[in-house]
Parts: sequence; C-alpha cells; structure tokens
Amino acid sequence: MADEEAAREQVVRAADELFYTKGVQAVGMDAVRTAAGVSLKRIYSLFSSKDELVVAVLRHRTAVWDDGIASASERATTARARLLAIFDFLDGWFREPDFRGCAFINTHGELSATSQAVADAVREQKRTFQEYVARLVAELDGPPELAPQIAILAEGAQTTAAIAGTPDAARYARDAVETLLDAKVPASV
Amino acid sequence: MADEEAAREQVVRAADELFYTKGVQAVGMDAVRTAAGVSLKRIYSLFSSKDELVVAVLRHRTAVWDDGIASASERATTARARLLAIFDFLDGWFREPDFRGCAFINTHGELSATSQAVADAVREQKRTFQEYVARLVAELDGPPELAPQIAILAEGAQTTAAIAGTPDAARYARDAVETLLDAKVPASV
DNA sequence: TACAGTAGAGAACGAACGTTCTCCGCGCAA
DNA sequence: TTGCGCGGAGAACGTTCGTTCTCTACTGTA
Repeated sequence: MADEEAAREQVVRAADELFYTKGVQAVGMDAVRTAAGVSLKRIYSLFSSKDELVVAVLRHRTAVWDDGIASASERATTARARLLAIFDFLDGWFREPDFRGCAFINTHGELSATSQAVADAVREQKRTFQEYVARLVAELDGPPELAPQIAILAEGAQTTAAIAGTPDAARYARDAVETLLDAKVPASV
Repeated sequence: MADEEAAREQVVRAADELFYTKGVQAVGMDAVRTAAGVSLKRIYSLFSSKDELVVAVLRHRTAVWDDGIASASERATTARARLLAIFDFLDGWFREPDFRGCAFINTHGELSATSQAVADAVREQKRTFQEYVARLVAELDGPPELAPQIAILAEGAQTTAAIAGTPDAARYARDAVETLLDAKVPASV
C-alpha cells in the first residue's frame, strides 16, 4: 500500500460500493477502513474529511458512468442510435441485482442540504450528461428543447426503476424518446 | 396538548418540515421535540420509533401531494388538460423558495436500504400517482404505455429541478407530454 | 549493533444520536 | 387537607459517529 494513487483508488472503490449499497450516512469510516484495508490515519491523509471522500466517490462514479455510456454507444452509427443507446444502457443497468438507483440522485437527496461540495459534484455530473445529449440532438438538427426532455426521461427512468424495483422504466422511456424524435426530428434516419 | 390527534399532527408537521429541509438523518428527535413543542416521552407514545414517524410523515406528504394535484386539475375540464395540469402544478412547486426536490425520492435515496417500511411507503405513493395518470390516459383512449411515460417525465422533472436548482424542467416535461399526446392520442381535443 | 525517523494499526476522544427513565407538579377522590 | 395517580419535561443511557492520538514495528544509516 505504498503507492499513494493505488491507496486512493482502493479507498474510493470500497467507499463507493458501501455508500451505494447502504447510503452514505449509514456507513462509518470504520467500515470503509475495514473494506479498503487501509488504516484510518492513511485515509485521513488522503482525504481531509468524509465529505471530501464522498466527492471523490462521486467523481469516480462519473467516470464509470461516462465509460458505460461511451461503450453502449460504441456500436451505434448515428446520433439517433446513440441517443437510444443511453436507454439500452439503462435497461441493462436496471437489471443488475444490486441496482439501487442513481448514486448521484441518492446522494443528492441525502446530503445536498448539508454539503455544498456534494451538491456541486452532483449538479456537475448532470450538467455534463445534459451537454452530451444536447450534442447528439444538435447533430440531428433537432430543436434544442428536445435535449432536456430526453435527459428528463433518463432521470425519471432511473428514479422510477429504483423505487419500483423493476427495469420496465428503461423501455418506456426509450419508447417515449423514439416518439419525441419522430415528432421533432422529421428528417432523422 | 391533551388531544392525541392534535399532538400527532403537531409532531408530523414539524418533522415533515425539518426532514424535508435538512434530510431525515440530519435531524435528531430532540430537534423534532423542540419544533413540535411536544415532549419526547409523548412523541414515543405516539410513534414507536423514528422510523415509524418517518412513515407517518410520508403519509402526510402523500395527502398534501394529492391535494395539490387535485386542486391543480380543478379548473381543467378534459383528461388531457388534467394531465397537463400536473406539470403546471410542478412548475409552481419548483418555484417555491424552499423547494428541495421530491420528499419521497429524497427519503427513498436516504433510507430505502435501511428501512423496508420507508421503501414501501414511497413505492406506494408512486404507484398511486401512476394509477392516477393511467386513469386519465384511459379516459383519452390513449395506449396504456403512455401512462408510465408521462409518470417518468414527472419524476424526472422533479429530480432535475431539484439538482439543477431551476424550475425549467417542468416546462420541458410538459412540452414533451404534449408531444406524446399529440402523437399517441390523435383524437384528443 | 544502535539509533533516528516514518508510517501503520487501532485505541481513544468528544459529540450527537435514538431511546428510556426519573423526577416533579398538577388534578381529583375522600 | 391529604394521599394518589397520571403525564410532561428533559436528564441520562448506551451506542455510534467522525476524527485524532498514541504506541509499535520497521527501514535505512553509521
């Protein structure tokens, strides 16, 4: 555990899994220590507080999410297919047995009132996603307001799937996106 | 404070405001006691645990939500108008200065992993809302899959507005609903 | 071999939590 | 007036939290 970067990743990975499964406030730093196999002193030399660790975990989640979206849209050749691939990605995710909703939404609900840094990290991730959607909509020459509508469907699908405990929302949202695209992007392939 | 029902309501009201503003786990029972003006002993004679109080608060929120939806759709004469009225209601809500997202979604993200009762209460409320939407869609002779799509837009609008801190999502979602209705309910007025 | 310096492990700290307990004061029967 | 029972207030309990501190063991140098 000599390498600082390796220790950071070890801690973030362990904290990510614990926070996502049980919620941030339900997990003590002792549990993170045990799961990561890194001493508390070391953890606090890497992250100045639990809050900072939460932000680091959110940034890690952002990278995982971006990778997932990217690899899901890899096979898609058109912007329209890449938009729909988002919802295929969600469908697969919702079916994973340990799916428990969007970590950003959950953490926001739990901590945004207490921690500005957490609220900012969540907002930043959502903004990045919206920009990604907006870029694809622009490629299709679709109207700009279509992008937030698709993003809202993605957000709603995540919360709905988490609360209902079923993956159906992905398909419903995907169908709605197709309807919106058909209606607002007439020239789409 | 003799009347039991009055004391219950006093406690639930105070807890609701505190939980919604700061999150459930960030609020201690002492703070509820102070805000409600009801002794801890009394609170614990009315609710056997904090968990049960949380469930009571969620039920109270359900009633408030139902009232809001009902009064928003009062002026609407058609099922289509009542569906759109949901998003006008959301728009007004998002503009309130102390709007902090959907209490059900927030509480679910915070506690569903720890408390089955809380998870059930949240799921129940969402199910009721989806049934309300489904009834309106059926009135329009729209396809059944339109209902969950509209519900997903409502959920997504709430989380997006909460995280972004702007009320725009209500209008975007409303426009999307109109597009979906136009595409899928051709005979609508 | 002896010693200085560093880093890890986890005990310890003060605060705050959910919950329970003890005390006090009031209303009422005799 | 006296004794009794009930309910409210909030002190107190055991636990757990985030964070810090202390002690130990090991490394590299002379």
